[in-house]
Formats: sequence, C-alpha cells, structure tokens
Amino acid sequence: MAAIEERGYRITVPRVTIATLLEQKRDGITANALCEELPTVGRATVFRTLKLFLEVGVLCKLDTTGGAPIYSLCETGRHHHSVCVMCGAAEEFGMATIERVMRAFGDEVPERVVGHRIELYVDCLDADCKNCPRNGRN
Amino acid sequence: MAAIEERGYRITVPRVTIATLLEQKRDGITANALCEELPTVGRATVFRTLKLFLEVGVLCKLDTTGGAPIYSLCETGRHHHSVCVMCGAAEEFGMATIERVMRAFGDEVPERVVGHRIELYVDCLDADCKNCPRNGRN
DNA sequence: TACAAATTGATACTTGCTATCAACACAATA
DNA sequence: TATTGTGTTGATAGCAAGTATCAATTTGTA
Repeated sequence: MAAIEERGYRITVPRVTIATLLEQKRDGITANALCEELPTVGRATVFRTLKLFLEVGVLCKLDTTGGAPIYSLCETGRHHHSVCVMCGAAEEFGMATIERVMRAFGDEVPERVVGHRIELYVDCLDADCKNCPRNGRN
Repeated sequence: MAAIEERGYRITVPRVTIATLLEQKRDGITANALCEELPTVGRATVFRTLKLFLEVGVLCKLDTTGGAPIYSLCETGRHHHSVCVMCGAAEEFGMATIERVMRAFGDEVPERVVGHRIELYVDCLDADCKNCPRNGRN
C-alpha cells in the first residue's frame, strides 16, 4: 500500500480489500475469482485496481496458456515465476544467477533491453493438491 | 507443412495460405491482422489453424502486455523472444547459454520443470520504424 | 464543513477466442 | 464411378477478459 500512496494514489476501501485478498492468495488468483470473492467491489474497479497494482509494480500478471491470467503479489518487483501446469498454482522463484544471466542477455541482444520475463512451467507433483486432475477428487 | 502432415493432419488451402502469410511476416502478426489480410479464410479457421500450428510446435504465441498476442513462426521450437515495446516487432533470439541456464533452473526449482518461457522486452531504437510512436509518422 | 479532485460501480461495449453445425473436400473402398 | 466416412471449413452465436463512459460517491485539504 505504501507504493500506492507514494505515487500520489489514494488508499481506498476497495483497494485495501483487494490487496488483502491478494495477500491471502499467495498462489495467485484470476480476476474473475477476485470479483466473485469480493462482491462488494465492482467489476470495473477490480480490473482498474489490478491495472494500478501492475503499474506500481507490486503485482504480476501471469498468462496461463489457454486459461485466465493469474494475478499475484510479487515482492521482489522482478517477474520470475513457476506455474504448475496441473493445478495452476503460481510461485515466485528467486535465483542468484538470474540477474547475471539477464545482464548477459543484454550484452548479446542488439536492442536496448528494457525488461524481461522468465516463466517456468512445472508439475508440482503434489498428491494432496485438490486441483490436480491427476488426483481425481473433483 | 511437413510437421502438419506427419501428424495426420491434412494440407489444405486455408492452412497453406495462412502459413505462407506467416512466413512473410517474420516479425509476427496478430490474429486480427491475419483475418484482415486473408479475407478468403474464415475467422474461425484462422484461429483454429493458429491453434493447430501452436500444438504442432511451429508457431509461437507472444503475449504483449496490453495488446493483442503476436503469432510468429518459430524455427527452433524453443520460445525465446525479444518484443519491441515501441513498435511491437518480435524476434527470436538464440543463445548458447540458454539451455544450460534452464537446466540450472531445473536443478534449483523443487518441482519438475516441464517447460519454460523467456521474453525480453526491448526498444529497437529504429529511427525508420513507422510503427514507433516516437517517430511520429503515423 | 465545503469544495475539488480522485475514485467508484453499473452498464454497455470491444476484443480475442471458442462452440456449434450444416456444408464441403477428399481419400479409401465397394 | 458411386459411396461412405472422416477431416475441414465458414457463418454464426456466444463466452470471457478487459475497457470506456458517466453519474454518484469518497477522499484529502482548506
């Protein structure tokens, strides 16, 4: 919320509500699910707020091929994620080598690099995950 | 087209038409632009064919934050792209280090890594690029 | 408290994409 | 050659993510 205020945006009830839910959903959540879980907040406001959080850099939007994008708070400001192809859960992963690697990319690519995205698609192999079709519980 | 036939799909007029246009648009093209440039091909067929090409692995879908996805043929089968944030042009980039880096990721991430995506966002700095808002010609 | 500016929510709309389904193309077989 | 079955097509309608609009409301500040 500090990052929001710093940039001159107001701290409002809907924004705090959305941020709070996002904090609980560490594995990320779709925009639609957000709308359903927060019926007091208008649909337009949900999308506006997600956009604002993205701009400010506290939120990541993860495109899942063939599904709705997943939104999740990101602490680092860098966008390195692993996305489970079975259950859709998303996690940030940190690696000491990443920044070094990205600098190397910058040296080898002729254009000026202004940003990057690295996503790993993984199988979390969680036998208890209720969302994994493999576990056949839903 | 060989990859299509190998998998038991038919080589048809619309598919060849779309593949030919994609070959010309090396910087990639949006689905909508494809539809407009190929009025003889039905909209549903355009999307179906793109999906087919994606499945077969000869096409890449590049999500551009805030814009329509860009489709471009990919020769390597690997999905490493640079996307110009000014004009939207997309290019593949190849680096000897990438596969090594991705293997390292696989070692450090606890889950089983089944795929990855690396995208660089760049500024092509092309003063002649008609699509760059910076050049103010459109 | 009062005001201006920012923000909100309802609504309608745009857009990327998919489902449906009758019509068509084509290859194999009778 | 006629038939049959499967894959493919295109028109259409529909879905879902996200945006534009605009009057009503909230918020920070005087």
